[in-house]
Amino acid sequence: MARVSLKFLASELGLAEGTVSRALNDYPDISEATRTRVKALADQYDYRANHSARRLATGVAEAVAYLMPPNTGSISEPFVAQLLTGLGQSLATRGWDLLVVQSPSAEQEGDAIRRLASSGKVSGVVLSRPYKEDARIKLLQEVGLPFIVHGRAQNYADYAWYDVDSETAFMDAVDHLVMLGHRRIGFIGAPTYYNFAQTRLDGFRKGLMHNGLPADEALIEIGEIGDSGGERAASVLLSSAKPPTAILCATDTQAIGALAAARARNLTPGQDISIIGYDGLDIGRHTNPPLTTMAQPQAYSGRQIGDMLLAIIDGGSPTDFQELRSAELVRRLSDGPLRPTTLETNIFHGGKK
Amino acid sequence: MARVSLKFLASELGLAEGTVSRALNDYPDISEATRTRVKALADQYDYRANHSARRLATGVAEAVAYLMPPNTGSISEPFVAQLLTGLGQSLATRGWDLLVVQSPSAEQEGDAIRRLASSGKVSGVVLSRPYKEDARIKLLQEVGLPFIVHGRAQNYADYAWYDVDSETAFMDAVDHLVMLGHRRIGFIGAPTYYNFAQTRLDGFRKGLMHNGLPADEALIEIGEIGDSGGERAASVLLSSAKPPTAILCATDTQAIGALAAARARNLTPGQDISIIGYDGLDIGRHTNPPLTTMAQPQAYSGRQIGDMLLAIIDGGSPTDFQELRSAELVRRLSDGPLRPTTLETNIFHGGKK
DNA sequence: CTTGATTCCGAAAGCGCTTTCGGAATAGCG
DNA sequence: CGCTATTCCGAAAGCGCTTTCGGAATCAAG
Repeated sequence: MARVSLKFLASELGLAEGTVSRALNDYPDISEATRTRVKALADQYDYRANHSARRLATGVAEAVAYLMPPNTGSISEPFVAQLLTGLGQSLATRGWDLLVVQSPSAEQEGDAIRRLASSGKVSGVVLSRPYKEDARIKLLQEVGLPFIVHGRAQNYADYAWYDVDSETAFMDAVDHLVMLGHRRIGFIGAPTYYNFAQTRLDGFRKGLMHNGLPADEALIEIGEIGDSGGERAASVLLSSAKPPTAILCATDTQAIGALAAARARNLTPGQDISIIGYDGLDIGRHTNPPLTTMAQPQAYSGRQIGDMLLAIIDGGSPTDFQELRSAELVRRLSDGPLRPTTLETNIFHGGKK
Repeated sequence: MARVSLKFLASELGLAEGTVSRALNDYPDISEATRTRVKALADQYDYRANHSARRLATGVAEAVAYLMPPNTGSISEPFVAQLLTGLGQSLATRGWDLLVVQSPSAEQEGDAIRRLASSGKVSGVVLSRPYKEDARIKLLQEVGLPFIVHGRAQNYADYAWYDVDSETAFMDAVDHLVMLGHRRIGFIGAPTYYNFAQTRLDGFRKGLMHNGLPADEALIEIGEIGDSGGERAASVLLSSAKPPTAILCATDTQAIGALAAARARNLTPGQDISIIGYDGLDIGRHTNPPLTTMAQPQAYSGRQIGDMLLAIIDGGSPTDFQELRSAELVRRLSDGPLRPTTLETNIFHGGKK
């Protein structure tokens, strides 16, 4: 179990260290015979090159960092484990390492990135959930560290990203709701410094416009990510003078909170009010009622993101790696046709067609 | 932004590399004057020692690995992100790195560990959710890599661990249910090669015994971790000739599935049947009905585990770091007093007191 | 002023690996 | 059989840092 060194193997084989190294790394100037001889012995001793030495000599880190979104923990980050799993699988194909780095606060993320860059610990970075204007992206570009963004910032022309087209998803969701007869559609959003929040809000607005519906700002409520944020926002919306008959939520966790807020008002989601989330969280199958949601295809996203990053590190042009997937509405039980029971709906009903 | 080296700093300062290094590392044989001079310049250039070189020279990895449980992903691993966050915070106090490693399959975890050990990439490891007989623990001990287990294996005398006393929690839960009048209490467990699954089952049995209740094996159903496993197991239990009036589940996710199974049979959890989970997942607040659960104090567990591991790496004796926390029953709405409505319950009612 | 103890720094030897370079041995060719 | 290509390997120079060792300079003490 003791760590075996190249030197040991070399002396054991009666070869020079350099020769052993080249044999192990499949250099063409090593005869097939000695190559197999070397590899056999290496296997036997379960030899594993000391990573630090190797990195030092080659200058390539053979590792990639995942920047953990700040304020992680709690219900709001179910995707992290999945993403890491996928990333790890991708990196494993080369034997690379996956580092998880976080900074104590959002303000210090720049320092964390700078440190990563100047220490040479990693050859690439993946960044999740970018802000609208994301200084981290600029910084990453400045320091020249290859990276890929999981999501997009407002400006997404000149770097690599993997994202889901939530704008279209929200437009479609509005269509869906309109088709069900809804006219007063509310929106629970996340803080719009997150670009995804802005995107979804934009999609919502476009959907309204597309259906010839007025953009009523009173129907838009921004809350924190997470269930309590959604719950609070829904409470505001539902207790307004003209409450919406349907609500689109920027995240599933907010939608779950909204469900609770509706039930607390004796409204049965899916009947008295429609509530739709976004993310496609599994847990939505077990909420009360099961949550209709726009599901993003996240099963292999980690894997995919990892592969893309690797390709960039290999010298690929970042702009060649921009992938937009689309979300899909999975209907469960939290949405339904408008019921012409309330005053407002009747008014709007009357106005229709 | 270019990476600055020791050599550069040295030449800039007119000092030897070694001197600069010692100044940076607070060696006592460097005068205060040059020390501050050196540090000032280092700051100015945002100097960061090349990690690989440093590791190579010192022989200490300054990094720790988290062994991702196999088959991660999906709803069943909400704790991973939280744990990683805590671990990261702990390691950050020293500037150490956190590696996430996984193996393609459970069988290959041994290889992964061996690789970790022989490559010298990390100075310690944290292992989650051990099996009853866990070869990984033995291996870790053999290769002499410091480690801490998040959970315990059957034998837990000679290594460090951090665990929650789920056995007692389940005993208490049985007491609780008995106090509510239940006599036919079912148990949905996880595969008992996981030690936590065995522990919880043991707790359940002891609780039964403690209350003078018979141990009816027909009331015990083992299913996969996760909601669908719980759903299936609950279906079996509920469709038996003498279904239980209350069910304890080994995990919250299973309990959530059980809730669904009950509702599918038109049973209202909390009224017609009591269902209690274990973990204290936030999401339980939003299930239908909100899930009563035994909550483990996981807020700072990652932090704590990290600190313990660090202490062991520093030379502490692993057996000095064994910490057992206790879980707490948080009542929501999925449990309730026995309702004497069904035949079975009446029988048992009659038999009581 | 000499001597021994301190203080402070330079020099140099690695850590374990990769990679370039050159040369010995072998092969190919006329 | 002599000469130029090839094939294959040894030697050595780093990669960027740490750490030991010794020595010059400074200090206190006699």
